[in-house]
Formats: sequence, C-alpha cells, structure tokens
Amino acid sequence: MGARKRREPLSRDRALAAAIALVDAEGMAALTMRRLAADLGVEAMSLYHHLPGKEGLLDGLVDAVVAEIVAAAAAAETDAAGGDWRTRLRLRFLAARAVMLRHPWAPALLSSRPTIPAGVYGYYEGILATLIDCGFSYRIAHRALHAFGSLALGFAQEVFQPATGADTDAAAADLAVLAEQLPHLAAMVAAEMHAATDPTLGWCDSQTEFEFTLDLLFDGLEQARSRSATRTAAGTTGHSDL
Amino acid sequence: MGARKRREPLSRDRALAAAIALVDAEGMAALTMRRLAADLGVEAMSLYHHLPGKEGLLDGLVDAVVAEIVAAAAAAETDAAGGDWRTRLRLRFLAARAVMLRHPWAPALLSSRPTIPAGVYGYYEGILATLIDCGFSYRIAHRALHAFGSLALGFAQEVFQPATGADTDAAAADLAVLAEQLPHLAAMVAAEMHAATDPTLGWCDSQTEFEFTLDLLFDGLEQARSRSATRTAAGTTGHSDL
DNA sequence: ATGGTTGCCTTACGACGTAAGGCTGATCTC
DNA sequence: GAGATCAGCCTTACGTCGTAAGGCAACCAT
Repeated sequence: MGARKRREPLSRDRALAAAIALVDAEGMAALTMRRLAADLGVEAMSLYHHLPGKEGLLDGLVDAVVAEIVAAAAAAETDAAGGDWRTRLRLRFLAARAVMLRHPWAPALLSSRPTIPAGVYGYYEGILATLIDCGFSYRIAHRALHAFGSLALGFAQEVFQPATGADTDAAAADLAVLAEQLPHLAAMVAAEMHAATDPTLGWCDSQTEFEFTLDLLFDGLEQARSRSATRTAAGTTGHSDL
Repeated sequence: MGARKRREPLSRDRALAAAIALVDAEGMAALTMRRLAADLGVEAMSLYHHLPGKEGLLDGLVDAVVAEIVAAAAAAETDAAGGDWRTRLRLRFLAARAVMLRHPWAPALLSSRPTIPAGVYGYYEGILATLIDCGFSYRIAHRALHAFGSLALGFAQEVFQPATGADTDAAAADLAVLAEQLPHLAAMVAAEMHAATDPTLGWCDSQTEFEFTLDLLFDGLEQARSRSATRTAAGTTGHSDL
C-alpha cells in the first residue's frame, strides 16, 4: 500500500543534477527556473526551498564543475607521480580540459562568475606546490599562475568561436574577397586547412593548439626558473616530497 | 522662434555613442533598450528605427571597440616601424590593452559574441604579416595566434576577478584558515603582497602579469622559429606531439 | 488530537525585448 | 494653397524572465 511514497522529495543535489543535465543537453540559455522546475516535475517556486535563487543555482553548477576538475586532476596527479613539473602540470591541465569538453558551457560560466569558487583555491594550491617543489620562486610561480590563466582550468578561452559548420560555405565564398584584402590570412588558411583532422572543430585543432600554448609557456617558465636559480646555489632541485 | 528645430533626430551613431557612454559609466547590466532610450530622451521602440534590436546594438558596441583597437594598434605600429617582431607585436598588444582599460566591459562582451566582428580580420592580418615577414612559418604563426588568444586584443581574460576591495577584510580573515590548509598559496600571498604598487588592482599588478605572459610566449615562439629554421630533429625541450 | 514543520503550489509584480499599429509634422506634387 | 506621402516617434500589448508573499496539505513529536 505504501507503494507510492509521494515522489522523490526534491533536494539541492537533485536540482543541481537536473540543471547540469539540462545545460549539457540544451545549453545555458535553456536553464530557466521554470524550465528546470518543469524538468523536475515541480513548480518554479519550489526550487527556492532548496536553492538561494538563480545565482545560487549557477554557483552550484560552478562548484560541481570545479569538483569534477579537482577529482580528475587528482587522478592525473597520481599517474604522474615522480614526473617533472612539466608533465605533472601538463597531465593536470589536460585532465581539466577533458572535463571542460564534457561541459562546453563551463568556460563561459566560470569566467562570468563574480566570486571565486571555493574549490579552486585547493586546485591552485596543488599547482603551486608542484612549482615550488621544483625550484620556482614565489614570484615566478605567481606569474606562472596568471600566465596559465584559463589553461590551468582546462580551457583556452578562445575569444571567438570557430565557424559552427552551417556557414562553412559562406566562409568559403568569402575566401576570394579575403585573398585580396587579407593576403596573409588567406595564405595561412590555405596552408593550414588541409591539415584538418577533426572536422567538428573546423580547421583549427583545439587540442593541438592547447598543448602548443602549454609548451610555449612551459618553455618560457623553464628558462625563467633556471635564470633565477643560477642566482642561488643550485643544490635543491630534487626535493620530490610534498 | 525658429530656435528649437525639434531635436537632434536620433541616428545609429548617436544611439551607439550613448550606449558606450552608458556602459562605460554603469556597466553592461545597465544597458537596456528602455534605459538607453531614456538617456536619449526617447521611447524604447524608437531605437528600433535605427538599430536591429538588442543584438544589433551589442554588435555595434563590439564594432566600435574593435575599431578603436585597430586605430590604436595602427598608431603603435608606425611608432615601431623597423623594430623586431617582438617589439612590434608588443606595442600593438599594449595599445589594444589601453583601449580595454578604457572599456572594462569590452572583454566579457567580446568573448560572449557569437560572431566574429568584421574588423578583427584586418587586425589579425596585420599581426600575421609581422610574423610571416619575420620568418615564421604559417604553421607556427597560426599556433601563435591561438596562443596569444585574448592577449592580442589587449586583455588577459582573467578567469576570476580579483577581490573588489569590499571583501578585503574578509580575505584577510581567511588568511589564517588559508595558511593551514593551503600553505603554498598562503606563503605566496605573503611573499607577493608587499610588492603591491597599485592598490586598485589588488596585490596582482595586471600590467606586469600581462607583459610577463607576453614575454613568455615571445620567448617560446622565438625558440620555435629558430628550431624550425634550422630543421633539426630533436631539441632539448622535447615537444611531444602526443 | 494538536500544533509545528516541511514541501510544494498559486498568485502576482516588476523587469526585460519587441511585434503591431497610431499619431505628427515635414516635404513633395499639382 | 490643398492634398498625398513618408520618416520619426509614441502607445499599447504580449510573452518571457526572476522572485516576493502567502496558502494548503501531509508529516512529525508531543
């Protein structure tokens, strides 16, 4: 007789899970209090018993993504135990990137938030620990964190989206005009386009660009580190324990 | 009697100028069709005779900012005539950054737009021309453009805003907790905080970070250029392609 | 039973962007 | 001049959003 115990009583976690599912499927614009409530079989105002408004909901999404990143990065870190700082950070960032690829809305949401999610402090602490252990000064480590920017969280924050496929023909038609007024750009597109391996990403392979930029920064930081290390006695590079 | 010839008849340019003034003064959130119309002494719907809706208005703002960047960068380029590629790009990017500092809302707007503003093609063409002229391959130049990312347009796209001053005391109170659970982060803050010169930016000096990141990328690109010029198979800084 | 608490709903308000159509005064044609 | 045309601005209204305020029904401990 107690077969139907009303319904699952709607909790913060259930609401957040539904929100993530909704946003993964239909994008940020679809995330509406009314819509989310409808997906949960509930009226909009009921959400306010579990979430402090829309902003609180977005904060919840951010926290969830950050938690996912932290977990992925921690797993990557154990895989990389004993490696040098480059491969350790590299694996960390690539793990974070894998999370971002699962949640394409996350980058824009992350960088639109006015407050820093609590979880990222711990995440940055781990990166910083790696740098300091490997002989970086606080000065350079600090600047490295800024230089990494969004790469540390797994996304490149492209300023402009690549063409979304539908206007590929239009882009091709523009190429003729492009070639006249923008010769270098046209030549570059022509030279690089054949190398496109993943058509979903257009002719720019984001993964390659991501790793290339990472290596550029790593190379530069390595130089900066050895430059500042020569100033002191070069004895304590090994120091592998946390 | 003929003194008042009705009023200035409201044009696209007048609307755009008012919109920029409004957004400069009160931020993006204040930019509303009704509010903008009110600032112009007009009703909301009147704007639709000169602008194709809100999206068109935002496109207009973006175009205006891009035009400002292009102009500033062109002026910088003439100053740098004859310099090497690093200083030429450096001056370009710093000129763009000066524009962004005048319009703090621009970065978020730029990266939220779904289409690429027409003006940036010309802007990238100029950067590309500099790179190609100085011996970069299209391959590396292409990746360089991606690596620069938002830096080329003058902003670092910090993922999270620095503390806005009001919660500085709260941040200080958190430092005790921070020191226990996040020792490296606490130590870095302690080590770096004394160096704060510009209190408006908190203890992170954005200008310094901006230029440091630029130099990191330039250093790395310089290596990549000479590496590809000599065509040697292996470098000491193994640059794995995965 | 009873009174409180929890969980959800109903109604309503003030934003927002914008579709549809009306009024007004300047300019043009005869 | 008189009437027609038309651009420029306004009025009204609709559907969306987030959310404040309060109601009702089922549960719980007493």
